[in-house]
Amino acid sequence: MGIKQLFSIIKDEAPDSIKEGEIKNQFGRKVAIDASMSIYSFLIAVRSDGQQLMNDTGETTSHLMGMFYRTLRMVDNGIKPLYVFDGAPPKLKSGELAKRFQRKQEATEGLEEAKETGTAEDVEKFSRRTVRVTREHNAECQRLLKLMGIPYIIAPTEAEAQCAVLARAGKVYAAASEDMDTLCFDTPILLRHLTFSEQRKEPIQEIHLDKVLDGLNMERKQFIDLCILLGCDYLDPIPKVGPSTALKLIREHGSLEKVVEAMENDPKKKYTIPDDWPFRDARDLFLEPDVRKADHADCDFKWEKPDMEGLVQFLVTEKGFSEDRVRGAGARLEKNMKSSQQARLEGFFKPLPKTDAEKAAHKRKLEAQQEEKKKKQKQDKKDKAAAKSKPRAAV
DNA sequence: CTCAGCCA
DNA sequence: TGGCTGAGG
Repeated sequence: MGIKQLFSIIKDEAPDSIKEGEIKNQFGRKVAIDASMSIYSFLIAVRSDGQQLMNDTGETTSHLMGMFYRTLRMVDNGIKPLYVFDGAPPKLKSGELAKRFQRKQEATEGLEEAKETGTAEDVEKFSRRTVRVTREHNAECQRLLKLMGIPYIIAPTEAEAQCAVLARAGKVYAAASEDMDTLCFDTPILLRHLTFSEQRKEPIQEIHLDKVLDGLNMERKQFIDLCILLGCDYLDPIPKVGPSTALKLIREHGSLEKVVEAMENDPKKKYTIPDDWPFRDARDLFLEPDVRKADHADCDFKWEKPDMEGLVQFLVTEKGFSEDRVRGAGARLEKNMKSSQQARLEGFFKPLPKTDAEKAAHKRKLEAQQEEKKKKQKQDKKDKAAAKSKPRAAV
């Protein structure tokens, strides 16, 4: 899902916008996470012999397993996660949802057939395709987070849009998502691979939107138009338009209105725009999504001590988890809670200069950093100009 | 997906 | 230590 090929475009056109690092660099930071998307991936990935994990009454526990341990691991690394749940889908998305629904039905039929005739792998493949996040999955994860002392919010519509608003307002450092769509919602920073970096040997990517726009030489609106042209969740893609064509078209014409006009007036009819292609609506969803404002009372987030007995009751008594593991995890959670509070009290994150001499030294350091930055920018510009003179996006 | 335990 | 494998529910 998400916007195909956007990452490779950004990598080519705005390499400075991507910083790679380890999870340690994120210590002390708050990050917003799309909860429903996480739950979906847990339901798919947390399995044993191709089946979701279940307690002895047959209730699925994959989502709780995934969320419990992943959250714990982030907290272990000094990260303060904030989960954002999807609300109602926006209207326009209903088309996309209907299509998914249809695929799901087809997959269900395929599953029945596979059970009759196919191999075990076929059955497994089909059962993964039918995965859906239910109201119950969401409710159970919310209950879990409450017991863990981790804050969450239910977005009016799309979680990604809400994550972006919170990041933009400084309530969190960044939105953490694998989905590049989040940039369209105006998050200043997007963190990718936040969790699977430690286990696999992949770095965390920090993508800075301002530098993305600089590198592409585009306004935010043009960037959104580019993303829509690349194929977002809301609209069908235009056949034969891939990343390089999309980029070329937006640079040449400057807006989707002009791109569409040019396509329609093209005597050779090289591109066929789908019949129902409300790109203005899609753009509006990115520009003005239905979100809770960051100064709303719902956005007053607190990271609190876990409720150990509550966790044992829920995960052990009701869901059949191992008591040793749950208590061990709960203890880690509690310990990290304390140490991060301690670090805050000691000014660990923001050591402010106190004496005049320190202030002066601090100022010099900042100036030196600025100077360094300017130099680097100059050099980068030179490099780019030398590499190729790119056509500028029309305004 | 993440953990725990094992082994080089 | 760190990479690998099986279990977790």
